[in-house]
Amino acid sequence: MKNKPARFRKNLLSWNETSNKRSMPWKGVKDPYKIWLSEIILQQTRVEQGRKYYESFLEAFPAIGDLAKAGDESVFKLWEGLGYYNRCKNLLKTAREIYFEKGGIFPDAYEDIIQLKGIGPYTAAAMLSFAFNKPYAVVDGNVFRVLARIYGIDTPIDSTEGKKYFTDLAHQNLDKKLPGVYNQAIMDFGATVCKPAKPECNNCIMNSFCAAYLNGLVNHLPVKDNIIRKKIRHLTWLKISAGNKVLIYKRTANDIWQNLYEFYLVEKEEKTDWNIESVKDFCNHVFSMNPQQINILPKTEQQLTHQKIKAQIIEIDFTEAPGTLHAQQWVEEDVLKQFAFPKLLAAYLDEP
DNA sequence: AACACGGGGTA
DNA sequence: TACCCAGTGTT
Repeated sequence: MKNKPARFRKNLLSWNETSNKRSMPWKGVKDPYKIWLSEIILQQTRVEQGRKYYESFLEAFPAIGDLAKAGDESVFKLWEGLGYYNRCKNLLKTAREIYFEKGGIFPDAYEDIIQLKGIGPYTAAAMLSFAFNKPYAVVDGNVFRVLARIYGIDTPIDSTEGKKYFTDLAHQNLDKKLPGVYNQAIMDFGATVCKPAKPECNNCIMNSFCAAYLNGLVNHLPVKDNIIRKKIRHLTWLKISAGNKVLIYKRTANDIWQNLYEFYLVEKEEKTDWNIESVKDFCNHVFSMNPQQINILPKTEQQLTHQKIKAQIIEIDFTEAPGTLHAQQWVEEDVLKQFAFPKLLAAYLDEP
């Protein structure tokens, strides 16, 4: 009787050869640049959501030098809508570091690769196994779930102890001769068979030795003890125009949507019901100027992981730029779409 | 160790 | 609504 890691490994690779139908453009690719790009895009992002971004990035920047030499705004524009924009900032930083300081060559040692911005333990292991065929086990959401169930581990996966435990377990299970194939297979298995909800236990080739299945714990594993608190924010964006120019600001604060653009923002603690009179009063009070025209759009909402955004856009036309206004950048209406905006504003620009 | 960071899919 | 997704960086 083989030990459990060996049994799991054998079954996983067998499933991979006979039943794994998952197809992705970066699968089997060895080019470190493409592996890296795909892994950054896929952090906390579903494969189906990331796929088109991978294609468009590769089309715009076929090699790392193309990305390294690109301007910030054009890269953020390509990233627009994908979320977690810090990834984009770090993508650029690392591309430039590799291209301009390391001769365009990705490091292939864990200690070197982990130091690059945007690359943590998961991405480092992915690059080392996929691009360099080195025996590092990836530990992502799929791996936590599969191993927690197969081995019946209830240590919280978001605890320090849990991360260490599952990393060690993942390494014990890894096929050291085929690390890339194994890593790809366990993630595909987690995504298509050992799914978070309604896993395919009845058709699972592991069910004869899966601790969670045998003990009726499938829906209780893995354990996560992180509690997310959501706060509500009330945002009003004043789209201020003067002539054919529109006022925009780049978000720089340590907050959501950093490095993206927005209109003049008014944030309040409580919900506000704007009307023509209150907008006029606001303009006269804050800008010392009477608006020529006001258009109050319907309220909209967006759910983020830690925040619920209640937003409203108000279009305001002035005959000329208010002198008292702290202006950052006036741009022509028809070049607005060259800038990257948060989803809510991008949707407005697409469908005003 | 705890928390923030987006947008979309699923139940 | 609540949870999750090829996680990482900051405090």
